[in-house]
Amino acid sequence: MARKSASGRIGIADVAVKAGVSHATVSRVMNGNFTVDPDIAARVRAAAAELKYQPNPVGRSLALGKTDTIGIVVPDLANPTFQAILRGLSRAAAQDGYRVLIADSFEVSSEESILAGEARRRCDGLVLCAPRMSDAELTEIAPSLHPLVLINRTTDAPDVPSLVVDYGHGVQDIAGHLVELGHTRLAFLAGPPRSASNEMRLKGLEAFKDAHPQVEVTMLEGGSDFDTGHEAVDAVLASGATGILAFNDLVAMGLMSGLHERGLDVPGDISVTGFDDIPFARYTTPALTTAAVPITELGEQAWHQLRALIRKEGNEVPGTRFQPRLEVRASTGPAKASRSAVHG
Amino acid sequence: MARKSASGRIGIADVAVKAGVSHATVSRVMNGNFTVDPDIAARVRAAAAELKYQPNPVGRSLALGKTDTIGIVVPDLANPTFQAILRGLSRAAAQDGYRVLIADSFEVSSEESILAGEARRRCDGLVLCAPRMSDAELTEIAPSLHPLVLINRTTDAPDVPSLVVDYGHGVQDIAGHLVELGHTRLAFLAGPPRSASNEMRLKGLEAFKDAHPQVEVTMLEGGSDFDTGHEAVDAVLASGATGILAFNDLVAMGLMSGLHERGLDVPGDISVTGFDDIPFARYTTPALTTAAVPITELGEQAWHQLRALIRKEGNEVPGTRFQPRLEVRASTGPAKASRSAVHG
DNA sequence: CTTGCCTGAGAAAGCGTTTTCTCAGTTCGC
DNA sequence: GCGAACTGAGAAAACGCTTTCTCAGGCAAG
Repeated sequence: MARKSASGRIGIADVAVKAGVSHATVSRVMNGNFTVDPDIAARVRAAAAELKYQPNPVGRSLALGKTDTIGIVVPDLANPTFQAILRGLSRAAAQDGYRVLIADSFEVSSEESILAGEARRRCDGLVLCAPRMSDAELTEIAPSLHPLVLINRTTDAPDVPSLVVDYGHGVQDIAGHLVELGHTRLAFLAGPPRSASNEMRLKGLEAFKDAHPQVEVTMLEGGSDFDTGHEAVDAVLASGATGILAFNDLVAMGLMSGLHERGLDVPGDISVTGFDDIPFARYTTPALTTAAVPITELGEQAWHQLRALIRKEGNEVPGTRFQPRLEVRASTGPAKASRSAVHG
Repeated sequence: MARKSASGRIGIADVAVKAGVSHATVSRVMNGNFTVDPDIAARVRAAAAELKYQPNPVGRSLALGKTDTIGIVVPDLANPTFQAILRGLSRAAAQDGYRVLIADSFEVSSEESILAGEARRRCDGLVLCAPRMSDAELTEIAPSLHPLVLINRTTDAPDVPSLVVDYGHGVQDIAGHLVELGHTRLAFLAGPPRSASNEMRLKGLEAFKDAHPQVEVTMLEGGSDFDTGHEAVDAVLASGATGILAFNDLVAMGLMSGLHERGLDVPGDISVTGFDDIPFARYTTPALTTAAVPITELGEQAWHQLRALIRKEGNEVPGTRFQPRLEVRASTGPAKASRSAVHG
């Protein structure tokens, strides 16, 4: 008959009276505390089952000081990269009985730190993806966010593990691949100017240029989505480059689409590369050569690092660096006589 | 100097002593209750600011009986459709100060109802995407999940709005489009057998067959992802159909990729259609003809319905039906002399 | 048979808020 | 000038749970 206390839902008190014991005993039984008489325990369990009693997590959280929930702040849920991180994180956390609360900042980085704070207070820990937040701001708020794990950027604040993809290395692998195919004029279709991962790519390219002085590398302004790539067609053609490194797969796909509309052949006329190896990359036409980032695994690792922090395992987890793996597909091919050569 | 109470974080008590008032007064000030003297209010606010006090949401939730959080249960976070729903939901909810907790059931439908219950207890309401759950189970758990909004399926349980995409109508639009192009032999690459949205498509196709007796429609087994489409190439070719309706865009992309590998031309040899119009659909080669589902808007609507329920607005919201819009692109074209005709 | 230890369960004190209840101090009306 | 209505803030209860504290009763040892 599920009598209900003052509030709507049935609580521990209802089970207690039904079983003829105190709240405390019910709690003990529900939590597997074995200092309770087996007969009484059975009675309590029966009562709980009959009333379909389920402990109220909010009350539990308050008493226990933990929510069994972690938060993740992402700048854009529409971005496949963050979707994949979320997926990996959620899956790994679920395995340990944790749920994930999402906070999408919709690219307005001014809100990010408030959002992060709010999310953190409701959770036991936080994963922060905030590529555009300034270092100063990050350092400032990091302590109040602990336990905190950073994605794709680092900080001086102590006890904040970082999981970063080695974009610099990846971009060099790609450039190297293009050069091996005979390309001598490359162009980099850059990402958002203040993005941390864009910085890393630029550094990698600098290193590459130093090592390959004979290769010309043009820098082009860009962004991080389809449209960016699509709109960049003119700039790309104007550069005279035959090997294009797009900021990521999305940009590369947009670019290929634009080149296709112009009647140009990829990779016959121009080779195009992406970055990330999102699930769709292998299904483009031609299939996209890219640097595969184990991004779901990164989400999973984020949970492991966070878990260590939550459990206060003093493992001094220093964070992890992920190496992209060059994934050669059909969008890159031998350079034909470079257009400038034809032209000259 | 942020003195801290017993626990680590600073709480309302710290602010109270610093401002020389009671907890109650601090609470009143923080919640904008104007029955407090302006001078005292200012003093409290100053103290709060200096201590960087932020109310503990868990305590608040317990006292208020609400969490300002909603949950969403999805069968697979890797599926672009659910990603888009999540995005729309999260964005709309955020606008009203609500966060979203995600629960991924990873396609194990046996866990779905437990997962839903757990999520619901931590939240003020729930959005449920459970295409494979049996009607019986759904009806059984629905009352305990209220406020509840259903995606792409309905239930007899009262006060449960449903947002459903009219897949039946959409599939008929697509089939009609193919017939207009001269195709007389179609094939439907079905989705997961027990999926509710697959059922709707099948019903739509039945209606279509009744209306177009001269058109032959072959049913093929399938699934819901890339690989399904890719593996279906043989079956598709064996069917002799020239117009293929894939379960969704993912399957269509897999199929196109497979056809391409076989050296077949789309749409020259075979026309292929998808469903959903995921963001990538326009960037395939050829761009995919599909039925566009306003899926992000659906997520947004889900919030509006849920909000009405949470606020107990007796609007008797009956749910909403979304009409897909035929999006003709380059993957469909005129039927060439049907292969059976050539053959005969 | 008494003392002391141990087991097990109830009473009560938190956890951090909000909100009702209560009451001291004012102000107003007559 | 005195009682009533009102204002504003503190005390305390409530939210639903966990956990410490306390204590009654059972048992073994002396």
